[in-house]
Amino acid sequence: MDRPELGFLLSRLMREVMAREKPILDAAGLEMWDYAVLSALADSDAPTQAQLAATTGRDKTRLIGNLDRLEAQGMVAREPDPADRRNRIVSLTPAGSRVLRSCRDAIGTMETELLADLDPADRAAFERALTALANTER
Amino acid sequence: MDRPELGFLLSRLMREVMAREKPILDAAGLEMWDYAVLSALADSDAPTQAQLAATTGRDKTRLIGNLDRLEAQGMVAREPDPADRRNRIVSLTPAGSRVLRSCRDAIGTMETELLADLDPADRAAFERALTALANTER
DNA sequence: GTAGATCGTAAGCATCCGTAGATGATATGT
DNA sequence: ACATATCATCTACGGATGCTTACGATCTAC
Repeated sequence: MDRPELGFLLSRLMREVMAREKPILDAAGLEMWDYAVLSALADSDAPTQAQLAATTGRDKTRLIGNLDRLEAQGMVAREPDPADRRNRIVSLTPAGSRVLRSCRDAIGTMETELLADLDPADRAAFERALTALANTER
Repeated sequence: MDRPELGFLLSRLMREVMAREKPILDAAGLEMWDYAVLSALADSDAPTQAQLAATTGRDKTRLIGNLDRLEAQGMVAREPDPADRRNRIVSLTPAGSRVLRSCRDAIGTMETELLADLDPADRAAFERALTALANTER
């Protein structure tokens, strides 16, 4: 076999990463998408739901359910945009920030553990290359 | 932001890779799963359907439909195992091998194109690390 | 102020997924 | 011989996905 295919390798690694993330998120009462939404919320400021959907890649009609539950859990607040009252500005509550930080910490240590067996130079190159590739737009 | 999350980076790259693979597979009349099945078939010898399902990660009841279509396209043959006639041995036909090879070639050049912007050393380290990580079993 | 566009929401639809049960052919253990 | 198990197949289910349409509230253009 010449070169193992990127797609297969990625999907296998992806499955492994998600399998390791799942118990962490379960413990926090979050689903994958909830976590993605919280994370996107922490990195951008005062997005509308349409913007949130765009940055997370989540369908905007699907996003609603996630926000409903996150709001019910007190992790997120929806307020009408005073500048344009059609928009709802979604923001992290202190509780939401706390949960997000704890998940990020746990996932961070999980990831360093996963990458621990790599040669240090390879590990750095891997992260560098992956970051560059993930931002590749056709 | 400390370190971008592995899961997010992987999913973004995954989406890009799949988007670039799709037109290639469309042109060959294959779906993603068809390609995965053909590929697994080429790398292992004389598998039963149950084994095929296990190696590809495809649900065995879902696999049936893929095999039906691949068989109708003349890319795959199902024959009863003479040693245990409950089993069906799935094999690539010459036509199947031909289609697979052409897809693999096209996907190979697509991938080198995708990786072309990386520093050569980083690219090699990336492939090495990804291959190692993809074989990580918990 | 009226027409048209935008935003969040709800509801419907087609597709995919894995699971479970039943079936017929076959193999194995006693 | 008989009971049990396995394999491929089919059917039906519940769940999740994204896409489409509709609707009320609101903004913008003219």
